[in-house]
Amino acid sequence: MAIHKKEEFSTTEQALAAFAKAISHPARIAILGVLAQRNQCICGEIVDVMPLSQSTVSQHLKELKNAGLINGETDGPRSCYCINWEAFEKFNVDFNSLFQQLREVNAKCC
Amino acid sequence: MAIHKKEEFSTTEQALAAFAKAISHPARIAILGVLAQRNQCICGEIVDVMPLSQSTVSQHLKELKNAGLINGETDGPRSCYCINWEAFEKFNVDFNSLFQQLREVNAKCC
DNA sequence: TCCTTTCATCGTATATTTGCGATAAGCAAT
DNA sequence: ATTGCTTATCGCAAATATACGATGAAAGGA
Repeated sequence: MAIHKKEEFSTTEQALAAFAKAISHPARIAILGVLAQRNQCICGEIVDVMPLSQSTVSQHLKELKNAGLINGETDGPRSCYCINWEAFEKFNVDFNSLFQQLREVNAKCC
Repeated sequence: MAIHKKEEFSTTEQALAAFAKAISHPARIAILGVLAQRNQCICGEIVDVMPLSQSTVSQHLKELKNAGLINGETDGPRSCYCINWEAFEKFNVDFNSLFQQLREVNAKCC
């Protein structure tokens, strides 16, 4: 394809898409579920409950952190992660402002 | 990587991830925005307001349809598409059941 | 000092996504 | 029948994503 055209869309569209991409893999959904249940936890606990290798889990954590969905700080030899709830709130607001306003107005059309 | 491990996660996690993947591209967010504004419209109208070729738009529409986010029926030489609001409602429910329950319980941790 | 534990990163292999031009398929009107 | 319009699909090229083993890095304890 040579050239990606993502930058030709609005910043809101790009931000929504970036958030969605961050949660577009079951492993990352599962990681977020674990973090939501325990409020926070270290990397090793996540690896234990996941059918993936340590390096793969670490990569998924990195992507979630890059997307701003989780916070993390390395604490000696351990790394502690937790969910960034503000980011989820922002996603909900943007998502709803795009779609929810029209939700009951529209009947099925085709 | 050789083997994908998506099937090792729960069906809810897979469904959420599949929905997120469908909206993980700005072009598809933009297409959904156009459909939400006009309630329904034909493929050509979408191509007109999009910085992408007809074949690329058609491919994005196909992915949205495969994911169940839009309905479409070909109507003579035209194709009419509209948003499947039930799918969005289901996504909202699943998404909130995963995360919203804990939203105000948790303070920032790290 | 050396070992152990914990986690991140590098390198690599494979799969999937993205994008477009070209072509086909379907229908309406001439 | 032929032409024109609209949309889907095919085939290709390039970029990204997914996954893992191996290797580093950082800190604590023997």
